[in-house]
Amino acid sequence: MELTERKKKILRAVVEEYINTAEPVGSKTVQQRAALDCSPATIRNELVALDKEGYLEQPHTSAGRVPTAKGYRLYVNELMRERRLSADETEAINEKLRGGSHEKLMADAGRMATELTSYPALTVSAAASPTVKRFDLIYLDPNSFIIVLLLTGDTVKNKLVHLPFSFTENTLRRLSAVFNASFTGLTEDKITSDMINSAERAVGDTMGLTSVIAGFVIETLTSSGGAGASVSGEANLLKLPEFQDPDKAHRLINYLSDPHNLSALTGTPDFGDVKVLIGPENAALELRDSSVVLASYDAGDGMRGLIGVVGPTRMDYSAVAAKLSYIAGGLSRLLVAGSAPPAGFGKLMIKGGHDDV
Amino acid sequence: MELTERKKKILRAVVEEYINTAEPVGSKTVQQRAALDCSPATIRNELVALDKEGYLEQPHTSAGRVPTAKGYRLYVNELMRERRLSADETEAINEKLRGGSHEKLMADAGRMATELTSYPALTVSAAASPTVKRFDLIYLDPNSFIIVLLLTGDTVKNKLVHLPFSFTENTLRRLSAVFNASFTGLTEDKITSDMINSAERAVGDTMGLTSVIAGFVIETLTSSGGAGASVSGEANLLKLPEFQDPDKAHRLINYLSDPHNLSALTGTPDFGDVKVLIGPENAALELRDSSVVLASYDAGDGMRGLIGVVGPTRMDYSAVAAKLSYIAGGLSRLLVAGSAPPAGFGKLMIKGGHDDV
DNA sequence: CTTTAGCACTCCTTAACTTCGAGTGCTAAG
DNA sequence: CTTAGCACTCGAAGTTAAGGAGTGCTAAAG
Repeated sequence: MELTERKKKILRAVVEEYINTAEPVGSKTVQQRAALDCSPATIRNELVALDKEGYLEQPHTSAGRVPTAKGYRLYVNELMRERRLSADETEAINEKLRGGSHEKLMADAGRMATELTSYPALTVSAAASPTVKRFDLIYLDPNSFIIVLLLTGDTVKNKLVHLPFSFTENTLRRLSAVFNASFTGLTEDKITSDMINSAERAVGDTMGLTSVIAGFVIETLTSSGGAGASVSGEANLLKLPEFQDPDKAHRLINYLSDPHNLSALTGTPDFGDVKVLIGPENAALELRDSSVVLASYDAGDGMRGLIGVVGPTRMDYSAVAAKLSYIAGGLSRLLVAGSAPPAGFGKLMIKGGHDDV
Repeated sequence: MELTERKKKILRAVVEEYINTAEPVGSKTVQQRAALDCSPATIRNELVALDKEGYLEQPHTSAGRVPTAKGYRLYVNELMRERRLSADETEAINEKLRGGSHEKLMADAGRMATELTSYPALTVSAAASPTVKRFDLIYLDPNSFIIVLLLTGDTVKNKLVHLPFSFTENTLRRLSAVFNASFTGLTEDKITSDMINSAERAVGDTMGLTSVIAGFVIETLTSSGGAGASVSGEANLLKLPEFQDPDKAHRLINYLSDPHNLSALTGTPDFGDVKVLIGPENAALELRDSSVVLASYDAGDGMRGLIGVVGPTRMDYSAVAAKLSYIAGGLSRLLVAGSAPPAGFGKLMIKGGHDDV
């Protein structure tokens, strides 16, 4: 059943007022805020109706109204006015987001999101099963070499290997050729022991070099798969009135500090650009009385990432959504185009003294 | 002036009791705990003396005593009994700390420290101005290549570069040779524009490739220099009675979340194995009523690292010190020997299905 | 049928006051 | 120097009272 125009206005007023003050909203305040030409008594009648329909609730009899999850949901879906970013804001974002590796960009974007919303920000780089695009072994000395893997998404991974026995540069070259031939383009689950054994035979490797390298490949593919989740700005929660109880804050911060939990958020379906999960809509118990706003971005090469914030259900959804959306857009642009010349190109400067990072 | 034996016993009893309970300690409790054969009244007299000498203080008249920073200091320097780790504890640490890159080890060690002490842990990899040991360029296609730097400390850094114009594999080979010849073994501040210009001339590079590469070298050296500080387990603070005030907790967590602040701790002088900074002994205002315990480890190649925890001044210093010291020792062993065969060597296993990280 | 003024009522918040008890400092005797 | 005894202090916790914002209901007016 569709709400009347007036009820919508009232609901919007309650939500927006509550977002600002974190205090239950009374009929008189609504009247002022919504600029309706009817008396508080009339509004009270409407409030009772909204209450019955489940959009609002009272912390206790004789207190003002507070939006329920259902109320916020309606607000987000229909009532919220689109928020435009100010020039200052977009500029600040553009300023901060200037290339670098995917990891660095994610970290910068997270900090940015925290700064702009003053809520903890989380970043997750989604698990589009990566494969190795290219494979190199750099010979250092008879006992050590570096493995360099170029993955889809243009991520480069490396590892320095020391071994207790020696080998020749030539062996490495052969290994490199074999791996490039047979291990590129495969997701982790496609790599079998048979393949490794036959590679071993092909090189004539009797020392187990092949398995060391294959081990690193597998480790890298699995870890870059589910990986890349982090949070920043958790401390901001403590300033919010809803987290004055240290125990409550502790539970949430603790939950957020486990990357495993963050990755789980990737699972939630993605409708369009920005996704809003309000209170009990969250699967995780720890998030049940908080809200999560997520924006996804394209990281190129079929990879997706997520940037979002966690805050109280009382959250300025439209502002947060706008900011995250803009940041996500920026990330997509930087990562998917990718071919922007690296910073410092052509205008290299050498710093005189030593200065801070 | 040296304290009498009895006063020392009493001070120790007060400190240890306060560490356990976080409540001011009264004369009666001391009597029981220190197993002294004198009456509470006698102990009261002694407490007054210790109070006058600045080792103890009262939150208010007619409350028990609480150690001052001076009291803790004496306790740590002279009164504390050495704490041995249990077999379970050493085993847990050995279990968790098993190779990997320096970064991964640091992260593991930090998590370990948090887990064992239930205080936030911090890790700092100290800034022994790194240099490039070796230099490689991997040609991918006419517009892109990978830079691979092997730094002192056996850290490997890389970057994928896309350029808007093309170059040949041969050019890269020449560049690589020039950089290996002239940029290895130099700290960041030794690299001048002149050097870059002459390198450019030596290769006959007219496209600015040289400066792109030099830019990455400089960026890497500066960032690996001051870098590598992180915290884990901040949320644990919230469980402590001294951080029930969200504001207080917020200030500290916020302070810790800036890596810059952590790096500053490296500056403090290092006496021996473990370093204890009690309350006001800390330079930073935000740490003035907390304590920091730091253990340093040798990361090989002249690099040092720090692992530590932050907690209330009321902290079980001997247990914390023992744990950190053991972890630091483990890190040194793993990093300085370095040549342990990589995990999975010889006994490579392929996992059947897909499982979580 | 909707709107509105009036009014009794609910229930949270705050502050002031009480009680309770752990712990003290002091005194005087052992 | 030690110790028992005792009055005193002061925070913690509980109780009560006042204040006030906001409600729901009723009844009259539009």
